[in-house]
Amino acid sequence: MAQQLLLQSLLQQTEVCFDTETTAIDALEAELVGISFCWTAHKGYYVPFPVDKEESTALLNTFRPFFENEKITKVGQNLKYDLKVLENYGIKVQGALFDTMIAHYLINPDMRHNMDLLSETYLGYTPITIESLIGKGKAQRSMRTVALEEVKEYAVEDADVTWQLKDVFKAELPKVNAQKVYTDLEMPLLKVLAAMEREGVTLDVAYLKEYSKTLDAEIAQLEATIAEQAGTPFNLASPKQLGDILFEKLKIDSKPKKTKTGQYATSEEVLAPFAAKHKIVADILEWRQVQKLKSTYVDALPLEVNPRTGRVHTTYMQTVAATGRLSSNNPNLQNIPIRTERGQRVRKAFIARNDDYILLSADYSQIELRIIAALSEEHNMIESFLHGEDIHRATAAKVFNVPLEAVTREQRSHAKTVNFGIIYGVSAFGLSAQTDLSRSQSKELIDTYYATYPNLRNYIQKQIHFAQEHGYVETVLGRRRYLPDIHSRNQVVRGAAERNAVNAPIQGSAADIIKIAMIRIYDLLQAQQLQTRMLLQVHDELVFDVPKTELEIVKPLIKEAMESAFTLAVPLVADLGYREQLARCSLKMINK
DNA sequence: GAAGTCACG
DNA sequence: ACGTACGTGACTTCA
Repeated sequence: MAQQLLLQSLLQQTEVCFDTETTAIDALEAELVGISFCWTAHKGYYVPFPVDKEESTALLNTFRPFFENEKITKVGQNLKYDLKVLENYGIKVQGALFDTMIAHYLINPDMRHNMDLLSETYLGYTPITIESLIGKGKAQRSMRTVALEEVKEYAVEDADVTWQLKDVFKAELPKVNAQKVYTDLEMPLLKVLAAMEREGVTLDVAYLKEYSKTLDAEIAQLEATIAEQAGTPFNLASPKQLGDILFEKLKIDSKPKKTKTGQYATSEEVLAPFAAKHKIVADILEWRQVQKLKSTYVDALPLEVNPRTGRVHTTYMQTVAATGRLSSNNPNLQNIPIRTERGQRVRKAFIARNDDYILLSADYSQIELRIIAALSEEHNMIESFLHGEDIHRATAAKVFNVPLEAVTREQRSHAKTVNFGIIYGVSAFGLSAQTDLSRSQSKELIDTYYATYPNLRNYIQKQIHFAQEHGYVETVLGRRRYLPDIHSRNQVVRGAAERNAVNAPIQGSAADIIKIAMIRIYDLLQAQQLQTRMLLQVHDELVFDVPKTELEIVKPLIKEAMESAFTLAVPLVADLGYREQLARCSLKMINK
């Protein structure tokens, strides 16, 4: 009956902090051990949950009126986790959210946001650590094994600390102009991400197992020929051993580059120039590529398939990237190979949920260049976008002063490199490292580039001055990144801050825009009760699982939502694509 | 746990 | 003369 009294109190609040204690870090696997509540500083309640799932569900159901109450703001630290856990029990949290972790991310994105640190920094209080309850590393126990008295203290303290942090950050958010980004962007996005993570994506495990064998054979072949050329077998995966072979034994370079710890540098960037002359180097680079694909994707991804759902569930981190981007981990589904032939084979392992569905990918075309063109008001570049021109070709035509049709592959490639360089904060050194151009040629190219796009140079200077004056730069939605190093006397440190002053608003604005699109698309799919599901976000791309019968409804819906997410002086363009999935039986037949 | 390397946008 | 592209996460070696 105690929980009835607690529920009555909860329902009288407009704002309540809660925190779930569970048996696992993975929310989809986690079972409830308890929930703590707090709505007044220094005071809270703890509800322990039984081991039995049915009993737990019944107990949680008594709190359903609270969790599903639209009028009560739910406060928490990393709420996406708690929302996912509660959904394991059929509870869909409703109402506004206040996540202290995300609030602090907006207040200072470059800092860390774990609760213990926030508590020490903003409340001057060191909370009980989770390690003191369940230990750490291999010896870590389940929260279930901890005595009620101990869990209660720990759990209620966490809710209390979060509640107090909420008061601090609530006052701070408007001061850093983050109220809108917080309320209208990050909090709604949190629910979208929780849904995407729960959905997961189907992986063709049999196909990957088969491909693993192919790669094994390729690796064995390469290892044999490399050992022969080196005159001795060695551990190719050891940069130390590899450096000794290449630079001491074979002496392929008279002045080998060293890493900052004094080892021989053997990265692709360093070795590539020797690949044409020394077959062993080409073989090593190929071995590296195959080994990477096999160990990081082909062999690792099948282990990530959740046995319950049969799908791969990533976790999106909303508070990691200093620019406002998401990141993805466990597993990272934002760096699935694509650039090489072998990489494309890996990507083909991601498939629709069944034969009635299709994977639809929608990506923003050149969103970062469009943003810098619009923000800098660089009319020459804006015009090219308005005319729907290939921007790298258009840049090449202007920079090399030739008609659009006469642009060579090489000219376009160089223009493309400079266009990207501009976004990153280009230097002649950096450009020459990325191209076959010398440093002086690079400098000349950059000078001509700025002459072609004069407002771009002005904009870069303007951003640096803004950072110097205000100590931060901001995106189109006012998301800030603080750059204290902009005043550094160390020119290397200062240079990095200056490049951030240019890059952060570009990368961050693109992140803002795709987040708007995600929220709108999620809402539209829900409002129209469509079966299409958003699965993945890869910075400028969204991937959907679409019933074939919904394709013609969903394609224009997604395209329109992405292109109208934000209005700039240049049009936003989203390109949609999908490939027909070979039925698995026919695939086998083709292989025979 | 740091360093080196490399997958992606 | 110096050291430089922006943002991530995962795997392997090695101390």
